[in-house]
Amino acid sequence: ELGYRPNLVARSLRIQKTSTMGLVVIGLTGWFYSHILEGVDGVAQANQYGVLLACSYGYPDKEREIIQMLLDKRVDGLIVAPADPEENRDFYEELLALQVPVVLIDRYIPGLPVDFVATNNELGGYLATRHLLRLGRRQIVFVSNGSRERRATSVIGRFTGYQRALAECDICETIELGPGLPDIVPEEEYAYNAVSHYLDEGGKLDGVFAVNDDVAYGAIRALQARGIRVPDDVSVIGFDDQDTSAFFLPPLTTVAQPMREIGQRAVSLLLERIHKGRSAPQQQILLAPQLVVRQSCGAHLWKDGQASKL
Amino acid sequence: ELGYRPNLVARSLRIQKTSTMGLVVIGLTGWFYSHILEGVDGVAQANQYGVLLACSYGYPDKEREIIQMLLDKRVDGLIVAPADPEENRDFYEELLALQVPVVLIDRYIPGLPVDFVATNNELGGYLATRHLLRLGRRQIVFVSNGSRERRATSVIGRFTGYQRALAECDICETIELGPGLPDIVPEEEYAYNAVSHYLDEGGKLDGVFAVNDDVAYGAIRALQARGIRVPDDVSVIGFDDQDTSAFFLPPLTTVAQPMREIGQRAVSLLLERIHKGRSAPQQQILLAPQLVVRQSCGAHLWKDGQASKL
DNA sequence: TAGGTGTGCGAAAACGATTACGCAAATCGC
DNA sequence: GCGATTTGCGTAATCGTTTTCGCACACCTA
Repeated sequence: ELGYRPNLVARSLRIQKTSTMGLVVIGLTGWFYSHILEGVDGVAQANQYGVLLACSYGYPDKEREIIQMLLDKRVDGLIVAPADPEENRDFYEELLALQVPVVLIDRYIPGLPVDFVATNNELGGYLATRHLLRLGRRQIVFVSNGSRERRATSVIGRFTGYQRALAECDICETIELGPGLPDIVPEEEYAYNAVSHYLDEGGKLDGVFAVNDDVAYGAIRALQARGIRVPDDVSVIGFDDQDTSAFFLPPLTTVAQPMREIGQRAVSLLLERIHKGRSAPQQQILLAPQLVVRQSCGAHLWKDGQASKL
Repeated sequence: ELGYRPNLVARSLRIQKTSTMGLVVIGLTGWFYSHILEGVDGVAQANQYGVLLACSYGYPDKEREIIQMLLDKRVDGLIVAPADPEENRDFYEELLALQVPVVLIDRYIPGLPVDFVATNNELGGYLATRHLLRLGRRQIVFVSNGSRERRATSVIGRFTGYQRALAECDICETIELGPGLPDIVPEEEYAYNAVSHYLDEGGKLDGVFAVNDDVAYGAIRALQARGIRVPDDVSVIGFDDQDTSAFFLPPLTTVAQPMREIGQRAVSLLLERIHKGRSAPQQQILLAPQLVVRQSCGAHLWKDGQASKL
């Protein structure tokens, strides 16, 4: 061997394939997308694919710009977590018409015939809320993580699940904390403010369903700051199951989602779509979330079987 | 406009530039690299550069493989957090000899004449330990996050700073928790085990310098599980300043590092190197860490000025 | 041995841009 | 108005592969 290495740029030009996929996400810093990334990277590497990463920071126009750039670089396909469910709808329709292989993750665009993989958020929201309900909680509030995020189908799904569980107990009133407050990073702080504000206005509650674990942390501290005990006085449940949550005080009950698997399945799906073209039927994969019970809801204090009787 | 878009692959082939940089990191899931990523992405986007991301998962051979792949794809330059300070030394020397623009981040390879940007970890370790010392702690242990990570120059730097601070108080004995234990993810658990093990063996301590915040969480819970109060009985300080740390119980004192800036500076440096070639002098940028005092060390209990008298 | 088939290798076209070049036209100066 | 310079535009070469094609040579069979 004389150390010859083929020039993949030239090859790409010739065969019209780059062995590269574009990955566009909303943010890089959260627990969720970090793990997605690892899943994507793993399967991509295994298939000798490169991953061109770019972040939209939640801006639909930046998202379009990024995708255009990726397309100019002639990626073979795209994995994207769309910033908004509506804003770029026609843009994506064009993309599909142009036969660009695309798979959406985490968030979808209603009615768009496109491959998609995410957690079953509706089920997750239902499971979380039902857990609270079974523990006897009846005034359960939903805490989100900012008004912009609130439009995401993942958040909407969790909220819908929350509603359904409530409805099963003939509770029609839903209470949502957060809307109207200025969007703040970090999310813990946003949640802290949302809960504090609600309490200061005389709001009542005995359960909290937080849209993610970080939000749960903020909510719990806000409660505690007012002398409200968790889980004695109010139960709180999160979403995501960050590693940290097991070491939080109280250890956080939450619903885990298989993030790495989302990333992996997304790549597999994309690769399939790239090879089979438009012919294969669309696949909408919803992965099952899992309730992980720790101590922030109080279930651990119950005698065996007592909870399930409710 | 007829919707014409130039084919960047063809252009790349012609002008021998891809406007793409390779980014290889050890892991994607941690707080640290997530933020690095955002910094890199931001500046790269601003300069119309693409980012080809790949993760070495800490394996030096995978790292070489990845870099080879990126080079085959003809990236204009490389930003890499090397998995090991020695293993790939000759590999990197070859790379430099081949005039490949490279900038190392977070971890360096001793003696290698290459651009580099990271936090001043030695200073960070010194600051952290001195804080503990000023609070009157004298039996301060160092808790790391796994035997493989322990070789990283970033960790070594923190340890060296810890040593220096100790030496200033004429303490020569350093105590390190962790080595010998099986590497476990998550890090919180590893730290929990390390501290538990030490305590079970009859080890004494009144201060903990954790190599990062996650490790601090695990350490604190291990302490508390044995009835040891934080910060009353022992002070613990972390590293990184994750958003969550402010909401931990007790709120974690820690040393913050400018992660996003590391990513940003790395890209700027790389771009500079790409344009100026080998001519420009190497730059080794060390960013200043910052002590953020919360409650896990007990400094907040002191009267004003009392601490500084020590 | 002749005809057909298979193998192998070198030459050439293609991918889609950039860029250097040459020639024609237009502008300028005297 | 004429020579000289500038401008503009179309043609061709280049980047490094892949791929097709044709041709020569070897091999097999009748």
